[in-house]
Amino acid sequence: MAVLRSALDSRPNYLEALNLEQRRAVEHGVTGQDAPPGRPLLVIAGAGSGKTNTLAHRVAHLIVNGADPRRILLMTFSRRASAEMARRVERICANVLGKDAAVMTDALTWAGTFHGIGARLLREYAEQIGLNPDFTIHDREDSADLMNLARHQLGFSKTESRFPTKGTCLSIYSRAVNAEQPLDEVLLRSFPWCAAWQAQLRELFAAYVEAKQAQNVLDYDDLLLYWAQAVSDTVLAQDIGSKFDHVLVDEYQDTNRLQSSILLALKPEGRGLTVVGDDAQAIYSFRAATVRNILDFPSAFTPSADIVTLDRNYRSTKPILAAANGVIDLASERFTKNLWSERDSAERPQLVLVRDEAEQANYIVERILENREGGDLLKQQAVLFRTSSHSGPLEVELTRRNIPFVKFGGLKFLDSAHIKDMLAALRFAQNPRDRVAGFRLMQILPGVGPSSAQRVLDAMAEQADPIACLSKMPAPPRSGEDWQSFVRTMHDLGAGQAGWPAEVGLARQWYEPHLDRIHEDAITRQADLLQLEQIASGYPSRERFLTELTLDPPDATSDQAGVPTLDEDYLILSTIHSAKGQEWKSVYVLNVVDGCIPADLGIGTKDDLEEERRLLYVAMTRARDRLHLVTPQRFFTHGQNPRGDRHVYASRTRFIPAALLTHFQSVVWPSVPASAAPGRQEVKQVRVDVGARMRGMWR
DNA sequence: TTCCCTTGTGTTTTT
DNA sequence: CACAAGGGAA
Repeated sequence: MAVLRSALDSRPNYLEALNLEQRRAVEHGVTGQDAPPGRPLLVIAGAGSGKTNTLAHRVAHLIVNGADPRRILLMTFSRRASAEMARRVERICANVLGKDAAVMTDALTWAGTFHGIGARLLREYAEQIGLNPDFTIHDREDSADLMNLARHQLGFSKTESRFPTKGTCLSIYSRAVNAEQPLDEVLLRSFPWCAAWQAQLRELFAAYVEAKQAQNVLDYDDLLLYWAQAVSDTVLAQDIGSKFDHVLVDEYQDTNRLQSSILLALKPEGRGLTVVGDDAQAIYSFRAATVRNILDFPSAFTPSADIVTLDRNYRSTKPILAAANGVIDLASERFTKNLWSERDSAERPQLVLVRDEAEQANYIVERILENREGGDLLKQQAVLFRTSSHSGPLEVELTRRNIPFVKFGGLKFLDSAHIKDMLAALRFAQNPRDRVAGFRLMQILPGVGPSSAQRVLDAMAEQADPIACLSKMPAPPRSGEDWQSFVRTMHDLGAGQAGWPAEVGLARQWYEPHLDRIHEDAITRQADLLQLEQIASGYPSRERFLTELTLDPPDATSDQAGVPTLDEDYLILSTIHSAKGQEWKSVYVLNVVDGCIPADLGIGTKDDLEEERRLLYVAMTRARDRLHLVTPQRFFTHGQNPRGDRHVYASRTRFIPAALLTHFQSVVWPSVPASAAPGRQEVKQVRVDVGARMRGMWR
């Protein structure tokens, strides 16, 4: 610590750039060198109020004042956010401590998501809670598949009236777990159309839980649930809690009951506890997140936690903020104050009326190119939308015009069948009791269907050494040589002879012939497999690879093969959910119409509707300088031939009623009146476009 | 038992 | 359109 002390004397005052409130948040409870952690702190941080920066400064300030970075637990909403936080902490520390900073911040080892930290702690404490530390983790699809297996086994797929689908069953189960709510209440409040199945669902969930345990797999919810169960034991709670002097949680408005109970069990007195959030940006209640966590936080302690509010917005111009405030002002319940900004601008946000989604795409492309001419990189512009599929027509247009883009949210690299097949092979090698992996793999083989796979897996489940059992099993009829090569590959992978990451190549060699047989477009898919191999080589072991890929899947897809390299310029497309915490110079929001925002599925209850309103608020507050809300008048309906004309008319979102229109500049696009501009059909009648030919001569 | 084809239904957002 | 479930041929 001597290094630190001498550095302190000559430190640049890194706190000076902060405003008074930010500074209070940073310095709260930090009384000096090696002082004990202070009282609990709640920071209410509005959009663009420098929240990330403030939290990073707080962490840096703790470290500079002698806190041991290995004993700081920093929980963020996503891995991306935690990487960004670590980067900023390091930069601040580097200013103060010079070269030694890297050593300190590399030691910030307990930074990650609740789920990621949970997985790590559970492996460490596995023996003490009767868990096999070699567990593998199911993502949502795997969990749904396992739920489906149980659903079939119990005969619920053949009921008179239709039983809820696997996905719905999993959602119900997940909500009960995460909200810490009994099943009947969950059904009544969130899934009323499934209430009649309560008894069967209970039976199904019991079977699902047993299956997970027999197979040594955990789902996402288990990472929190087991952690919460572990710390409900006072001895374990003390043990785990005492590993950390400081616990900081970002995006606290989007945590659920289970997460808050973990937090309170770790730090019952609240010493060293800091949570940061903004109730106006709560958008994850579908995942059982509850704003009560923020509201109840202060009074969970005696004396109650201190509160600091950051309401100065540094991001957006005044007109943008005025419009966003106008939207959120209409919320039925508000706890935080409106934001204010000092960034003047004459430009109001634009509310753009276009004919349909094709025109919407044209409008956006035109504005984006115009901005780029004006010096804004594509990367400084983003297109946001409620639902991943909303960007479809735009993606087509961007591809046609050769504008590179990266899309966040929606379908993932990992969701494609061939990638899941490969991962199943690796996961089955890691954990041969994982039936979802085995079931999937075996059915890849020709001549092997559900019942053969089931029979083999049943036999394997009985044995102490499942892989040895697999080798001895008679091959299912008509599977022939393919069965032998499967068994051999699994045996070799399980024995770990090839080593990591070479064994990914081994799995690929086994899989490629099947890929060619199953998929028409095997060539493009092969490129993905190579990319997966590339990704795998970045991880130290199979276990780490599987765990981290499941908890933090690469979240972007793009029009090019693979994600563009960092120095390239590309446009950002993102769901509003995935845009959380980010900002861009120009923001375009698609489909700001009733039925999209709010989604027509999201207007069931009043609470659902309020969340949709906050969603629009989050989208609007991402913009720094320019904001465009686009409203197509009509939408072509799906499920008709490409030339079909069936469409529905949409109207402006109910979240921007007439009274708020003064905050916007209303634009009709294209701007030329219909009578003066040639319509599409008239263009066809122009025989020779002389002007275009003349221009073409000089290109 | 597997596999392919038909018919009917529901359908966001993510760790 | 994408998925679940059932029918029928190999």
